[in-house]
Amino acid sequence: MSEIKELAVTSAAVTSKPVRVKKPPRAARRGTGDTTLSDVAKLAGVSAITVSRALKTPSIVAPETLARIQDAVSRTGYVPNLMAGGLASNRSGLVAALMPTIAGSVFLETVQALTDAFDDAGCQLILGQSGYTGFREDALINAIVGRRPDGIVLTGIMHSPEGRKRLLASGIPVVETWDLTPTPIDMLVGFSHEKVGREVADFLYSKGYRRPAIVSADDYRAGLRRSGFEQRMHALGVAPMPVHIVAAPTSLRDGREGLAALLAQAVDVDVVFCSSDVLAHGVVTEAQARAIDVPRDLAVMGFGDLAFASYIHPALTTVHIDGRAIGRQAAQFIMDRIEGRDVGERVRDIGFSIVPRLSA
Amino acid sequence: MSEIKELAVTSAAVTSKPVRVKKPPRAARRGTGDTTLSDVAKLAGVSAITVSRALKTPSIVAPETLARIQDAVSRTGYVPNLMAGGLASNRSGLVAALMPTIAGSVFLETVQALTDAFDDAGCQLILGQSGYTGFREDALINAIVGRRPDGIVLTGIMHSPEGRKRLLASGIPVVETWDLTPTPIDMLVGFSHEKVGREVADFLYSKGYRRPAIVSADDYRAGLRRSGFEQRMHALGVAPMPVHIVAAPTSLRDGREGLAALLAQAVDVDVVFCSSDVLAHGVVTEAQARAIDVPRDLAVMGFGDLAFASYIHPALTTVHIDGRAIGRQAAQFIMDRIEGRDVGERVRDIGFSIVPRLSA
DNA sequence: ACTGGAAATGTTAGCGCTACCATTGCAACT
DNA sequence: AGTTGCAATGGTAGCGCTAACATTTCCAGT
Repeated sequence: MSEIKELAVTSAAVTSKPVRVKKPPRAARRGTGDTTLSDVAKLAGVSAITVSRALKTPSIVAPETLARIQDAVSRTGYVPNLMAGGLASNRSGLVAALMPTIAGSVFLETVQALTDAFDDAGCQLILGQSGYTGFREDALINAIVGRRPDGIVLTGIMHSPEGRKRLLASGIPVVETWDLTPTPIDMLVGFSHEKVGREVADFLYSKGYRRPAIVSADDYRAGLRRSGFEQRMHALGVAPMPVHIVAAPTSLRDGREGLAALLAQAVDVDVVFCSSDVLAHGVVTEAQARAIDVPRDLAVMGFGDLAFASYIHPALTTVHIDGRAIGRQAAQFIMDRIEGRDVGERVRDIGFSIVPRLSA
Repeated sequence: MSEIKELAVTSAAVTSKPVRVKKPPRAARRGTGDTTLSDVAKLAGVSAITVSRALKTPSIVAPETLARIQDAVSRTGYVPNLMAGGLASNRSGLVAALMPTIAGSVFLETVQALTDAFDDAGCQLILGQSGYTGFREDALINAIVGRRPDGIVLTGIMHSPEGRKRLLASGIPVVETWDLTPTPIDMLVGFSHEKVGREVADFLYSKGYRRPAIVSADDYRAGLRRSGFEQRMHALGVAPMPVHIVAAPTSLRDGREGLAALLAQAVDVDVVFCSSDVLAHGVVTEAQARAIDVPRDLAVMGFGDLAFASYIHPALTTVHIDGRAIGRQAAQFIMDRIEGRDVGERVRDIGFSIVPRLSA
């Protein structure tokens, strides 16, 4: 197509560039057309590496040189190509966050904290949603590992043995969050869901509730909370309780339908433990619509302590999880690893607290 | 970290590495230690480019060769380095989504739709949050452009002239969403916020409401809706209305406080138009806590039609925006551009619809 | 004057991949 | 036989950057 190599010769002649003739000069592969580091270098009259240093570690460049380079940068509108930089330095500046879903989730605060922390460190977050079924997970992991991120944060993800192996093999720092497993892949920030279940049982029992029911999502961690709750209640001598399971992610609607279903069974219930605040909100709403007084006729307990929990009517009694702290700690773990610092204890139990408000 | 991983590679390398001695052999720069394309190529007995083709365009590789390569890939656990690929092909496979904040936002559905659409196309989403003040925006844009994404989706972002210029100069396809501006940077999917305001005014007026009030976030688009609403109400002969402004992003709490503030002014109000469903939910909640019947004593109108809107009590009358459709169209725009297809009309008005339910 | 060394800058050689062309072999045509 | 066309594969040269050394300059210390 471009056999017009005369043009090249002409332009070369004009500029008197010593043309190295070794072979038929094949059409040069044209780049993006963007300004590059060496364009800036030429303009500033320095070498490429000096520009690189001026941008990464300005302190080691002479002030006068620095000024010339900065001028050249702003005149050309140069924006460094981070892919090239990442390839050369083996540091992508990318951190991946994988979660089941972003929509209406308790993980949002964690993601927010991650973004903030990494932004300050000049890293970008890349987002992956695996869905609750986890069947896209392996493909996702491959796509993520392919980017060679400097760290991976798994939030609320059940991983297949295959995925686990791949992550391990990649050598990338991994932080699992929102759970406490005995065998973390690498690092972990979370809390015990079973313990949450047990403590909620104790709390509600101590408040005099004896006829609990459960409305819960079908996800793994919710199941852990539920079984902790059931076991403790059983140990306390409470009869087996009705359970209504809904598909994750949960919605207000699920909560309403959950209570409706429970009531349709005509069971005698004095408190409902929900696997999320959203679900609890739904239960409260349905109760309200049926003129069932909360908490007098029916108490409701949530999980998550999302922003709205204390502002619905009546204010929701729930379990507080510090999602931002999880995010911050996860970011800290990864930053420490990147900088080669010792991370200390690789498993952090971030704990939780029961927040008594008005609904139970 | 795990330098012992190279055992496998080493055994292969032992065979016969012809050391090219030309100059004082400076210490070779060691790579990541990961398996590379040429490791796989060597194992499969083909050239690197053939492996590349086997992975990208398997149809042009002989079935038998393909099988050998796939075997080598799975034996080595090879995961292509997408940074290197991106650099070489000038296609990063990354798409950036910038938004004010991810937390509890109406944009979540849009982001979800984007992720889904791009996942199918083998692109990852990289997330940037500019905050509502927009003062980190320029730094963010630089960080994003530096990744050379194949596309940028701006959702609900007010951009500075400087940012606009940078985006334009980058040559990257840009889709602005959730608004309709007369001068888009490139492509646009949105709707008219002023028109929303006007139509809501007509709707409420036609239902007989004559004493409206507003609880609104201080963000730009909410302001547009509000002024459309006020102007139309004014044109209909309604007296100037009380307005309560809260900081974005809005919360249930803001809604409650908003109504409280309005009532504290002892003004006579028959309907409150809120700039978000969350705010509206707060207003409804506060009304409930004060035993003000909605809609009999006070009607409430939201915006967004989030998932919970039809399930709160009473069901919220609101303005429906198809966030997923916005995301899908934005993705389509970008994919079309990437593939070099004609995108047709670069501005799409996705419209909106008023959803009458029980609260107004 | 000479050495040592810190500060500033430069040179070279990749990072791991793909674009671009070239080459080979073989069936299908003139 | 000569040519064409196509399918399959390979060689080379970058993409834009930085790591690892190398070099130069200049000034303090002896």
